[in-house]
Amino acid sequence: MSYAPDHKLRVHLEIVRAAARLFREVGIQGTGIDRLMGEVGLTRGGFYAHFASKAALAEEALAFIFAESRENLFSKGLERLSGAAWVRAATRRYLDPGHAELPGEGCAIPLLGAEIARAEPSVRAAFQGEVDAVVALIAERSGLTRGDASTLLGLWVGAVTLARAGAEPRRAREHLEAARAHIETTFVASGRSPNQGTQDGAARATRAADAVGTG
Amino acid sequence: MSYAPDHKLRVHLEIVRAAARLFREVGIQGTGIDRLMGEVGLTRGGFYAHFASKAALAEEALAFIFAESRENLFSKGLERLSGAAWVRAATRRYLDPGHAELPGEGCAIPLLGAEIARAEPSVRAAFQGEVDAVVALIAERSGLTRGDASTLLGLWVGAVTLARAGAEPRRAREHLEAARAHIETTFVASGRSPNQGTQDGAARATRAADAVGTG
DNA sequence: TGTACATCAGTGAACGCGCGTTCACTGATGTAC
DNA sequence: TGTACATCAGTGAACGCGCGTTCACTGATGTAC
Repeated sequence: MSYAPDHKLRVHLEIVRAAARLFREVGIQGTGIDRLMGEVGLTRGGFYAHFASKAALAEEALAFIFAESRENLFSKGLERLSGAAWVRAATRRYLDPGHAELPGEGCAIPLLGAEIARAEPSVRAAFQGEVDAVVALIAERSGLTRGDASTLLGLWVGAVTLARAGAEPRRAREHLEAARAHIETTFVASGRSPNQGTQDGAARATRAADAVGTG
Repeated sequence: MSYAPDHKLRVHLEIVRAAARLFREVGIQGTGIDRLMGEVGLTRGGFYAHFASKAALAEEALAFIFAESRENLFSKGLERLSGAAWVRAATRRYLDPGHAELPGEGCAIPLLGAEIARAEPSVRAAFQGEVDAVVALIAERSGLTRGDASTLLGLWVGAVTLARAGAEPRRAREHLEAARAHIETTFVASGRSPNQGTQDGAARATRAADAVGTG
């Protein structure tokens, strides 16, 4: 079997994509190489032609998932928003019930954070780097301080974690709606930034965004 | 071997206690019956004289962990606080760096939430019940609405999840401190409750607590 | 007081299974001659 | 144009291991007689 020049690359990406979904659905520990390779129509032995180990795959899959999340949060209709208008739109997207209900496509932090905190150092380092990058991007786009950006991300992560705690969709929506309302009140609608009372970039940005309709 | 009348009960509790620690340290999936029983000085076979299955143990261990958390949040020096004074004190305790650094003794929600969301229905139901109970207790003690209580718990959970994302203690403290500052500003110090602008029980309670020193 | 027996928490070998990883091998294609 | 060979992504059996669970058994004690 000789293949098209981009064949291996395409298969490699298919494995990463399948891993990104499975890891989130059943956990990294819960995803076996056998099943993973089966999902892309191959057998277990071929895995090691693509990755040195499962941990190496985990690092690639994490990068893939975070790239997807960055797209969801900063592109796909949100690319022209900034300041509080972006905060509002990104919050609605992150706290959408569909996000909590489709773990296979969701943010890695609430789904894999705990597992990765127990994983080997290389995986943890990759994860920390991605989280730091997301906080920095949120701060940049929203005009919030790094601290407030971290709080905002934490609010998202915590609300989705609580929403997934049970089987009752109504309870889930209550958690998500409560966080959304809180963020609208403290990060979006108030005349000042919630923290310190001296950082009002977000609020200013909000008013500007509301005025022009895009941020 | 015939034993003291409370012997089996004591061993049972020892197993639950060890499981509560191990589950949080290495995950439920990551905790083997063999190792667990070894930690209490017994062998694997004896496990099934105490529990019908690992899932049954998980339910008991969850109850144990949440009981411990309720103690940490509502007793152990906080029993006489209520309203915003309690919010401030409980927040400082939950967001203490030591909490993030000692997973074996921490809150179950950030550590086991994702794993339990993938577990069997009986375990998920037990978890949801515990989370609902915590939200209700927070609302009762703080004077916040159920929604704001959920938001507060979500903030705690999210901040600790982010704090555990990396290996750098300084980063961890930044996440925790940011959330703490946000909560102090929005849930504790403001003259009104953050949400809706009509629920100001917490703020009133704060001032009362500050006046008498205990809440 | 002494003996036989019931109790039952705990033992440890064994069950079938899936794990991550290794490795000798396959076989369709592109290239060399 | 036809044949021999190199390539290499993928195969699948096998490695040692740990998993959750079962079960025939142990053996120190309390009880019955």
